[in-house]
Amino acid sequence: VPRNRAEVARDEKVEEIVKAASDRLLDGGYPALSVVDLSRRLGLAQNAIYWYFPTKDHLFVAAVEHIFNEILDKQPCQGPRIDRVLWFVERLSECQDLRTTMRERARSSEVVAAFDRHVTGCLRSMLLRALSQEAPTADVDPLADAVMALCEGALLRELGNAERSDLIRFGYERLVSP
Amino acid sequence: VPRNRAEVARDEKVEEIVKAASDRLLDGGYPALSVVDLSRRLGLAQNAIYWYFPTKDHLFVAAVEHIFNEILDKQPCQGPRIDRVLWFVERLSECQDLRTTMRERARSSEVVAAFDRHVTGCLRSMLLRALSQEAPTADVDPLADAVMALCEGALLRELGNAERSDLIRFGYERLVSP
DNA sequence: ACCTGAACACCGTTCAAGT
DNA sequence: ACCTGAACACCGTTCAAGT
Repeated sequence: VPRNRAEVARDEKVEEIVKAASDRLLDGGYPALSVVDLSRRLGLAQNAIYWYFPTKDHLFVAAVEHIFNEILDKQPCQGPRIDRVLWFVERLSECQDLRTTMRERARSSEVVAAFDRHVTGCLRSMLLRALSQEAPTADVDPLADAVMALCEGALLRELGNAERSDLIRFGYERLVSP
Repeated sequence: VPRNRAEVARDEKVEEIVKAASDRLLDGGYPALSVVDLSRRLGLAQNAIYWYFPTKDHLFVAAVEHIFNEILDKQPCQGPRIDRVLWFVERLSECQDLRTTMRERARSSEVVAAFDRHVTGCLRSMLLRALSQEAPTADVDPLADAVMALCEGALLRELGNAERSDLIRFGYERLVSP
């Protein structure tokens, strides 16, 4: 006898699934996000989720979107430009683990690939805001791309906070000097 | 009746497995590297590989090592320093797909994490050679880290060859400037 | 529209058993 | 030392069936 939840709004049920999925994702990464396991946790049959999400990667994207919403909407703080860049790197580092997973999944899943491009775009324009705020620089686009590459590359290394800041300060100062 | 291959040298059998594994890896990435599938292709029982490799990730590391051997041993070409940097980026881009997989696997597997650190070290010293060749620069270490971050970050973006070269030229020239 | 039961074709890994 | 057969505990996904 199927549970009758037809009276519950679809949005609420979707959100319940997405919330649980993002919890699992934050807890143990992609391996912890199992469609079968998640269904059991929600008290559903192991295939119930497929009514709402066509593939696991669609669910994955929804969960990551849910997690990233607060991060990507943040407005850059005030202060000198180097501080705003370091603030941006902090936002980047919050995304780092999940973006590593996204990059790998994007190779086999077009949904993830598209969402990865979208996230990258959001982060890029976040950096653009941080760079051009208060002191608009001419031709800021190539600069933004270079700083973005520097920051993303720095986050790939397993560095301490101090080492990472030093690396970014070093690179940033030279990148902006005309 | 088990196939009797006790007379064959262990090294040869290991290499046969590693060769087949790296072929699968190059063909379809990590998803194509299945222990079970690989064993069948080699005409072995599905668990035979576990005699040589304790886990799938150990096999993965051996296969990637096999693939990277030629790439990491290459000596930088002659020419102006910017060309040697772009040459280095080409070597990096040859590793790129597998390094994406390695980064994801490194999160759950210490063997992969250790090998990832090793590869990063090799690449870093490859860049160091390219940077300091013919014209040794004082204090080249922080410069190398910044250029490395720039290059690795640039490779994360899905850019055309021309765009990527432009980005790296732009960043490199400013990083080395003063 | 929503959900279940049952199945399919896979995995990585373990272990006792054989030569 | 080397390999197999058989099993374990998982996966993601599909499909017919029920309400």
